Amino acid sequence: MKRPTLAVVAARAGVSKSSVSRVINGETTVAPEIRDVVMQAVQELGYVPNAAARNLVTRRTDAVAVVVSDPPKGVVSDDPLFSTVVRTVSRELEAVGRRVVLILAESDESRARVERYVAGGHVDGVMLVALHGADPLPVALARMGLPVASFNRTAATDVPYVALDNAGGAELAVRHLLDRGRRRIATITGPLDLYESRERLEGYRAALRGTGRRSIVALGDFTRVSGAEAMRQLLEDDPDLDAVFAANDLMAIGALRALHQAGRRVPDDVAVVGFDDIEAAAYTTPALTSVRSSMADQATATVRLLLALIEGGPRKPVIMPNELVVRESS
Amino acid sequence: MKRPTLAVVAARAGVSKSSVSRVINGETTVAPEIRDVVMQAVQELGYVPNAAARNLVTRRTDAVAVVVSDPPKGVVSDDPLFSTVVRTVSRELEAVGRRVVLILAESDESRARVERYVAGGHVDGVMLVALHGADPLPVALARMGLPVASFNRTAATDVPYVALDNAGGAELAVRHLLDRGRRRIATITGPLDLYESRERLEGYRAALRGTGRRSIVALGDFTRVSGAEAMRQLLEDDPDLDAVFAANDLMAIGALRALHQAGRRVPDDVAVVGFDDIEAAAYTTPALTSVRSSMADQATATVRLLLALIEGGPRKPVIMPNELVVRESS
DNA sequence: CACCCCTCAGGGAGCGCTCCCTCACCCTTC
DNA sequence: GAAGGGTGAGGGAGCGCTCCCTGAGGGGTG
Repeated sequence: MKRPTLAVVAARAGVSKSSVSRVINGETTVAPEIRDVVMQAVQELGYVPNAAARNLVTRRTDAVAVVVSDPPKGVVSDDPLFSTVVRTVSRELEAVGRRVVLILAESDESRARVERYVAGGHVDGVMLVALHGADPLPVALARMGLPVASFNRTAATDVPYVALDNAGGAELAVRHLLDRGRRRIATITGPLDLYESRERLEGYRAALRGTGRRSIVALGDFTRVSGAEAMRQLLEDDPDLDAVFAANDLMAIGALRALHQAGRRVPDDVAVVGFDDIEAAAYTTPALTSVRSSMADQATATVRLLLALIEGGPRKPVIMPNELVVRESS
Repeated sequence: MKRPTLAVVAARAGVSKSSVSRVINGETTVAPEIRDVVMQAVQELGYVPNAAARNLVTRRTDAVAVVVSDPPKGVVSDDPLFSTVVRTVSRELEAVGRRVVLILAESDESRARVERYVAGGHVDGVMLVALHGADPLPVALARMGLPVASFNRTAATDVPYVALDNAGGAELAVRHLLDRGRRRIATITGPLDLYESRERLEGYRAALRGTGRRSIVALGDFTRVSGAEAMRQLLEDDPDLDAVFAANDLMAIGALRALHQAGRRVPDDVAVVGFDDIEAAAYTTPALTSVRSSMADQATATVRLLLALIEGGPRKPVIMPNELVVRESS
């Protein structure tokens, strides 16, 4: 049960601890015969270096904290974003030999815990997924001196981030609806304390500007339920609308359901376009047209950014491009 | 930048390192006035214990590895299961002050890395989510002597696990279809190298047994795509079928889509029942009837099991109950 | 009043590793 | 042949913490 230590391996191999350490860490200034005899001792004893002891002296952990900061029923927590981001990040870090410590910061208490944890030197860097604009965590973490990269724009302007071209993507969607000859185009926004939501709304407005069409806005909160509700509201307020741009796919899915229940045909009566192009978008009835933003690419870019920061790289934001995926709903 | 150490705090407070350590660790054998003066020094210096140093001597890490072992396009990786499990587990462990080290083991190489990692003493225990029956990881981890709990049944019979009553749930679903007067009830199975799949198929057969109805089986692999494909196959082979029990919701969603494309009305022409009751089940058109298995409860139970094992508890499997959630599709 | 016991603070070894420094040895070079 | 330089192994301090052990002091008991 008791694991062998460096000293045991050294004794077995008949060399010094230093030499074993060199071999273990792949240093090149070791004679081949020493290397071989050490390797064999390592094999025979099933030696695995003790992580804590190594961390203690090197001050590095090869671990990265991925902090998902969001209330329990918040935006990030929703399936597609969460699992795509977490999975991609995990894969990407695994590839460079780093571990992922996943932390859900869903309350002020757990946010405080995160700060203490990070201060405790458990990790070499932090990747932050905090969609809520007013989240205090980015600012707090930025102050700690540890490398921090954010999956999206935050209120902490000194935290390097990766962001989508949200306005551009929304414009793409609305222009597409205009091209299809739609005349009364509404939008369902996300919560307006999020940059994403504001920028997507801005893009919607920009596309409509100069076309003589007025904007019709309903507020959602990025959940399916809110999408359905906003859609019902819109139909009530403006029964003649013939297109909707939802600021994310989940709300678009909710909207599709509300339209179905209201007896409107999609896309014949009302065209629907979403944003994010989550996997489920291809499986709605009818299949959903959406702005493809590739969260996976965004997540990958964030990991790269963080790794670069850990290596002492520059603190430059990254903006990701979008494209429109046209399916049956428009 | 340099963080203060125990010794610095002790010097500041004018007491010994031992006393500071006792205060930090909440031992009760400390005089109140010493406690206060230490607390104040801790506050003033912003002291946070060094994790590596503590781990080194205590041999505990307060961290748990959550290993998701599955090929990249495998079962577990799909959104609902992955995010529900990971999120629930993370919350549950957070609540008891333990950290989650998330590891995706998607290849043999990364599985080997997991073993080395666990051997390195980074974690106090391992929670395993490995749906593939032939996965070698459970066996390997079980050998290491560290507490291991599995989210589901595995080939390693000595690994304590939490499992659903799969057969019972499937029976529930099929009996419900029989009650609705359906006569030709097909099933779409999951991959048959999974216990889940085999047990659900067994339940389907058990429910049909003695009713004079024959079983109609198509193979799927728990993905949406496979569900759609299997459904098309079934319609071709047996155009008169009037009900389908899909072994999970994702395949049920795929089946709904295939039925829609084939011009069959649900539930009028064909009733559909899924398994798992994922969130998306309520948002299909028509909304999906499903066996509610509560992955969240299952995940929670697994965490509890693991924590109990770490405390030296007994290695007893846990079986979770199911219920049927009837919606529009049946 | 002497003795013992109990409580609680301090001293210091030691966890397993890395990395700096020293030193032995060999090859050049004049 | 002696001096200088370079290569690579070994010795050992020290990372920051916990925890065992010692011993001081106070209170209780016969």
